[in-house]
Amino acid sequence: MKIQIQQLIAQALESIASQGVVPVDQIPEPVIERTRDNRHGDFACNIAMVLAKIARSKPRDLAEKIIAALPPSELVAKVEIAGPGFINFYLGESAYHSLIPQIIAKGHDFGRSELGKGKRVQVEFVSANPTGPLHVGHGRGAAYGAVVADLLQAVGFDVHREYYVNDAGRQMDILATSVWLRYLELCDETLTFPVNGYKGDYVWDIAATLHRENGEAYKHSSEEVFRDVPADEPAGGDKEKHIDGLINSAKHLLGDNRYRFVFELGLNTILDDIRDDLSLFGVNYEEWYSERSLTESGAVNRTIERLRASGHLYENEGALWFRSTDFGDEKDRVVVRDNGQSTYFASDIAYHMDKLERGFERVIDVWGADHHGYVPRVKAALQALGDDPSKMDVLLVQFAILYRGGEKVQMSTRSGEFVTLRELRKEVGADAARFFYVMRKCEQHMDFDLDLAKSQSSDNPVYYVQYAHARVCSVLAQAAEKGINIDISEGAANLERLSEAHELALLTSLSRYPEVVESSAMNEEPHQLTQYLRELANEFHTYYNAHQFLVDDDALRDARIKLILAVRQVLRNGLGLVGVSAPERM
RNA sequence: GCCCCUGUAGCUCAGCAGGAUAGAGCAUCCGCCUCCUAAGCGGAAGGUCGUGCGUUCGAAUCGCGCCAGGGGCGCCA
Repeated sequence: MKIQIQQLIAQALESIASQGVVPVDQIPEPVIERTRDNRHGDFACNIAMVLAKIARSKPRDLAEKIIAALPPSELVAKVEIAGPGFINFYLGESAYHSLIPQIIAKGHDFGRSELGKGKRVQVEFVSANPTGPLHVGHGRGAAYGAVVADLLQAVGFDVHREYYVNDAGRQMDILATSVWLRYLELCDETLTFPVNGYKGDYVWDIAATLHRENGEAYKHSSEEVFRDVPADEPAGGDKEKHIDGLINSAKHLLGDNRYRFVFELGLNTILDDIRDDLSLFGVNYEEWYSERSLTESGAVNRTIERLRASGHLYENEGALWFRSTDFGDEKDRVVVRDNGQSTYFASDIAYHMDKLERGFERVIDVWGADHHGYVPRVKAALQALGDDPSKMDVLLVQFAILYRGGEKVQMSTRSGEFVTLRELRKEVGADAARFFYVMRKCEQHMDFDLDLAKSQSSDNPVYYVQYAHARVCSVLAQAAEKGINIDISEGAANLERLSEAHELALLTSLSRYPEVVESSAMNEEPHQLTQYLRELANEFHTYYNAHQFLVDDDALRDARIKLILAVRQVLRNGLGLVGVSAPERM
């Protein structure tokens, strides 16, 4: 609808430009807005005010000329000049009535568009290290990334969802070593667990599997394991050196094959758990991209060579540095450590280079806000490699703080005391969790009220919207019981009977849906959609309370049923995009 | 110290490529089920948009300073 109005204005502008009222080359794209107040009509355009200076005439005079030049349209019932020079459009009721058969005919596709023209977009999100189960912090990134991806797909982008699996590096070695130490404890070895090891119960579980299936095949005495290992922090040593020593012990005592086995067991167990967890959360990927594969395929080395060849690397104190300050970073960064190991950053550059090499026109990374410092250096690297860093967008998601009974839920990753995503799903359900996570702008610090998410009342926005859907279904079931035939093939027949203020308000909201989807997608702001769904549900509930649908007047009843069918369709489509179910009964 | 995010009603938040009287939900108060699910609806009350300048016809929205809260600044991942 908005587009049609925009076209009318554009034509009018062309026409007055050809009359020489304004210079042809200075006509901006006309901006059409929904009016905030329906006394100002349905749409408003401020073009006359914008152009007044250029045309050297008063906004209201200019507006008059534009209106005179407007081509006739069936949509528009009335056009007025208001205030300082707004051009207000009033649509005819028939414009809204004709929307209903459109929505019903398009069904699931109503609101979808081809705006993205099939452009390939990659969305990488969550990508948590597989060193433990996902926690509620990852949940927000998961929900947000998933909805952004779905929205982009809905407006016609070719979307590729990806999880970057950090299956290499020191953290994974720490996990493998933690598992092994727990295993040794299960073999009745006595030892002091390292401060820096992973202490969660899931580590015990993996160790138990190792023990159950392999007996004592991986056993070594703790004395042997801890021999020559530098002291841990509580013993006056350095916790980093201590854990590195233990990793070396593990590699040395177990040998390549057995160490690899423990390592893989840990990795696979956790990764399977993460996959399962996300899938139950309605989050699915086209690809799980292995970091290790970047090293194994030589991509990391290739990247480093390319950087070296283009003169962006230098050596200092035994390490290899990338001169990221040349591209606006605040300091240079190490890509290869003095021990010869490439850094996580080196893999990251290789990964992002690979993304662009795979031909994505746009690459979106959803990161936790704590990673914001990495943005300049990754972009710097892409630039150094001759790629276009503007193809990469990083969406930073702020943390969520859980509240239960009005109290902050304390969490600490270090001690292993965090609320997992799985626990959250169990407590409030996947629907509520998904909806709550995307209800707020991603850069907004979020207070997640567990009690509210659980409450089965209209206070809970998820139930509120779902209930509207269920209510429509209930009315339709009621109609079926009474043997009322709903013939949706009749197009706009009887729809002229919809003239109540509540009905027109609902129709206006329905007409906004495609605009909301487009705006949510293009701005990566799912909260616009949840906000809209709440408004639509509210208008439906109001209508429901004010009018009876299953009335004796056949034509009126038919029109009303068609209207609520359209409402149901839009609620269903919108909830679908958020990843929330649309129950038929509650 | 530097960088990022945030500051709008008692609480949680919308609104921010400048535009017409700043919105919603919760909480508070007053009403509405012999009628399609009251998991619902209506009404009232509630705000110098953190603060000071500036840009302009017009600023919650843009710029700069200041104040307050959160996060980040490793040869960690």
